[in-house]
Amino acid sequence: MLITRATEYALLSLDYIRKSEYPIGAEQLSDALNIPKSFLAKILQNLAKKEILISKKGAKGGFVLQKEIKDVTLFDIVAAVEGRPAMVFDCTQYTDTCPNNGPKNCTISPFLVNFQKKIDALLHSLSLEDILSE
Amino acid sequence: MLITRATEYALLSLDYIRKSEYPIGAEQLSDALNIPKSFLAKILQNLAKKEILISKKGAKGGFVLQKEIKDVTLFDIVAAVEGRPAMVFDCTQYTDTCPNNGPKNCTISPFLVNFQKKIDALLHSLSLEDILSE
DNA sequence: AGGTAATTAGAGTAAAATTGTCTTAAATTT
DNA sequence: AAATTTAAGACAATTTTACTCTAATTACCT
Ligand code: SF4
Ligand code: SF4
Repeated sequence: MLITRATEYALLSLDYIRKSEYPIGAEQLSDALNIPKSFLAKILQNLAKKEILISKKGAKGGFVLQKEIKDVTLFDIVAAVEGRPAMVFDCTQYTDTCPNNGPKNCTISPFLVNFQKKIDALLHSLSLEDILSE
Repeated sequence: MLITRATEYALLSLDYIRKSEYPIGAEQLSDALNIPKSFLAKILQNLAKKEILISKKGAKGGFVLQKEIKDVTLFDIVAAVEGRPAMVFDCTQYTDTCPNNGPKNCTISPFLVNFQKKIDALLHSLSLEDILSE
């Protein structure tokens, strides 16, 4: 699963937010889209930290898009929400159980690198504009 | 993570198997590649069920490639090993918690379908030959 | 035919990631 | 100051991944 529930919620939220002139609060979004409030709040926080959303605290606060939708890519959204870029396969987390003791003499490692590049390119090529107008 | 540990083990095994004239047993593979034996056995079983490997029981048995490496795609391997095709995001398993009560009036569903098609095309375009010669 | 080497099948366990909750603090508006 | 709303972090539940074990079956080989 390249896209998780968190990313799904992020995309649905971003679509809702972009249609509003005013900031949208986490609770309002949660009600409108039927997404668990606390979970959604975390997701929105992450989007704000990565400069995709602007967050405004206090009464009448909420979230607003920080960039134009053509300038936000799926790559950025997934990276923000998931806390790390979307990975095809992460060798680095298997250093202690790697059958080949590192990618140096691994027969499939070159492929994995290449494949990752293709996925990255695909994710970079898809802007929020593309996503929400399909 | 589009590729799991099971698929990694499958690819490493397929590379090992294709280099041998004789059938390779699960235990031999497990020793050679340092992969947990029982786990690997399951993976090989799945590859055999999906007609990627031929399995030969009894003494001097083991696994042999069933097709030429150019005729096995990454799509098939992942589907065989994982038990289902690689999915970008599976709406169908969220029927009871879908914020939009089904893809009919979902703003991102069209994109998801489109994105899935691109991933499928990519997975279909990569043969074992491509993978192991990179 | 009998013994052994291997796969097959399926239940079951352990570890890790995802998904979701709660509570408290901080900031902003009115 | 009071009300509203985000921020942060610890925590719990659920699901998926990773892996194990045992028993059964099949085929080779002498
Ligand atoms: S074996 Fe190859 S793919 Fe698997 S972890 Fe080691 S390097 Fe990465
Ligand atoms: S909301 Fe859209 S994407 Fe999320 S589950 Fe329902 S249909 Fe699929």
